[in-house]
Amino acid sequence: METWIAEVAFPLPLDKPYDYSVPPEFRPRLRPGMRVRAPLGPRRSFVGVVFSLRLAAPDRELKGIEAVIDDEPALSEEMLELSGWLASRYCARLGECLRLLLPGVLGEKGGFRLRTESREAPGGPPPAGGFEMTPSQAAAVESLSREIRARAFSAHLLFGVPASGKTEVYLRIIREALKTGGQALFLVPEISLSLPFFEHFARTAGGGLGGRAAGQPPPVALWHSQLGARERRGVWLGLRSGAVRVAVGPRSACLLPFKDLRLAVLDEEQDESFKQDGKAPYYHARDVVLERARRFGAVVVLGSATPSLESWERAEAGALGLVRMPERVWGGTGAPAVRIVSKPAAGGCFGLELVEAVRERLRRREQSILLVNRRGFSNFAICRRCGWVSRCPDCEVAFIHHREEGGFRMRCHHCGRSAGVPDSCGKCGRPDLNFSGIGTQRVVSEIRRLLPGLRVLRMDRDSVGEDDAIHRRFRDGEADVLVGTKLAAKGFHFPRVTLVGVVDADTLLQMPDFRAAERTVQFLIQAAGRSGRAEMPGQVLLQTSIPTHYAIQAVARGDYDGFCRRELGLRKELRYPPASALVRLVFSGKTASAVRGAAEASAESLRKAVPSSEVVGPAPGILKKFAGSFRFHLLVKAGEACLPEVFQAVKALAPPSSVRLKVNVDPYDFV
DNA sequence: AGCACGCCGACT
DNA sequence: GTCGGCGTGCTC
Repeated sequence: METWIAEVAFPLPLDKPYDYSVPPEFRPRLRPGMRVRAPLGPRRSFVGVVFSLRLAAPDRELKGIEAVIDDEPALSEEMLELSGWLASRYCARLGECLRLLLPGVLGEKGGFRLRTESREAPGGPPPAGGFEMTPSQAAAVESLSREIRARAFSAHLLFGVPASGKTEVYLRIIREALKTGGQALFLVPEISLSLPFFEHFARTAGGGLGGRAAGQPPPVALWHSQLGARERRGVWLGLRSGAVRVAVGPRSACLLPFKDLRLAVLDEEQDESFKQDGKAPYYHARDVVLERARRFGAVVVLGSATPSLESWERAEAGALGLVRMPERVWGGTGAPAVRIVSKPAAGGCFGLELVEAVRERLRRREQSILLVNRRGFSNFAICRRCGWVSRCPDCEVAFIHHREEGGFRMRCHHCGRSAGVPDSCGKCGRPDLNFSGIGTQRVVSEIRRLLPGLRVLRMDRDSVGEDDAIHRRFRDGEADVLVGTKLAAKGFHFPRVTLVGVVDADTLLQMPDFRAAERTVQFLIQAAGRSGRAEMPGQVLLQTSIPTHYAIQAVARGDYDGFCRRELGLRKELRYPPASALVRLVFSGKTASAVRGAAEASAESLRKAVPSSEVVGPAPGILKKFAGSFRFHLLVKAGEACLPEVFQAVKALAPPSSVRLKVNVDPYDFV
């Protein structure tokens, strides 16, 4: 007996949709993309989304749909396909991917109607206009606009040196995309940059557009984690209906329900916050945007002064269009001079040249930024005799030495746990502990000692909440020196800064991560970009003990392309991305032996199932223990073309149920 | 995700 | 002897 059957997926960690019978009274109005309420398990029911409808004879008794919630599909066909694509691209469960696309705030009461009134975001005055662009800006706008007008998928790397004026290019091409009548997406890194950008856009993006009442800019919506439920709903529905024309936001904004996307821009495309590594699905906004643009026939622009090696390689290979902007907009001062200087022989943070450079800025009433890669005072406590290191008992990672209100403490940078400072070795008992190594707190205390009267501010993760205030005070000249971690190097514009000193360029470089060199070069070039942005020439000093390292040399020469060529060669040799795809499997559980056993067995079956891949491990993670669980991980290196095989093999793994398995495709996080 | 069913410690 | 801990399995 044939009946109508609906495939319904739930926003739960389930890997496929389930079949339900459709009661005849629902059949006429029910369509894919609509939300329904359906029974699941013995005594519960959930809201799910209809993926398909078919007329067939069920091979068993099916439960029936209880209620239809929407009058119009809440998710477009594109969004339904996107959830399936996410699941297969990231080896994730369909339900988890669906949950990503369905904001909880959509609510169940009203149901979704296409005609829903959406509150439009406030517009602003039209742009100042008449802006003189550099020749390369003009050329970039011209060629990208041509692509946008072609109304077909294409993707481009906008490779512009720091201060080459990428923002102006973004604004103009977004305006171009809006002229075609469609929507635009502007993705920004997570760190506090989105608000000023949003204000800028609201003010300028709307000018000179047809199709709306004169002088009325198109709604530009900010998508933000701190948005209230009401605003979220408004933005979501507004994009779905087409009333909202531009969405600005961090990573998760790439999952918004566009009706007619014409342009997606990723600013600072190498920024790692575009990869979700915290919880499944572990998606990358860059991949998602490229995939969606392909379906919409939209244009993707990846902007950066220091592109990810992934994008650099694709541009090199012709898979991404390449648009270069080699000159600074403010001309005059040119790129800052980068000099490599040596670290002090023993102990201290400052070599002679760096101290003198800071003193010189103080004399000239200019400002300096000093960058350090570690917060806290000094490194971990290590025994000079036997090498014992004081570790967090929960995470088994080294404690970091901090100065706090009541004196010195040891702190775990993973879980925040603190402990007293040991006065002797925990293994051999000798009172011969070494606290060398450099943290932001120590740099502050040392520069104050070296240059009495110097006004110093510090910005790192221990100063969260005060970031804006610190930023404002430094800009207003309340301090001569800003000491900070890379948080302090992020995209800010301080006109009076003419010196950026990197106190220890080596620490990032020596991280046990295949991206360490790439990150270091990106960070140093970013940092250099902070110096001399206005009319005063800037200088960058890098303190290092390995001045001949290719990454340091590339920064000194300002040769990012040279660095990428060399780095890509190394990645090919070692089969790391982008030369190979990487899949990380993390096994965790309460019994160390069971976890290790599962990881070992899995490694073996993966090696057998996909012989062309390379399986590294099992190895204990950097966090051997976390929240009471033991952890082991495996890395699978495989050709991009072999990923389906790898995923199939991964899904066939059957670790004991006491062992949990997480699968992260293209991971950035190896903790 | 949640909820039911399953086997081991401290209670009337 | 049982009440209940949460580890494990299942949801069309």
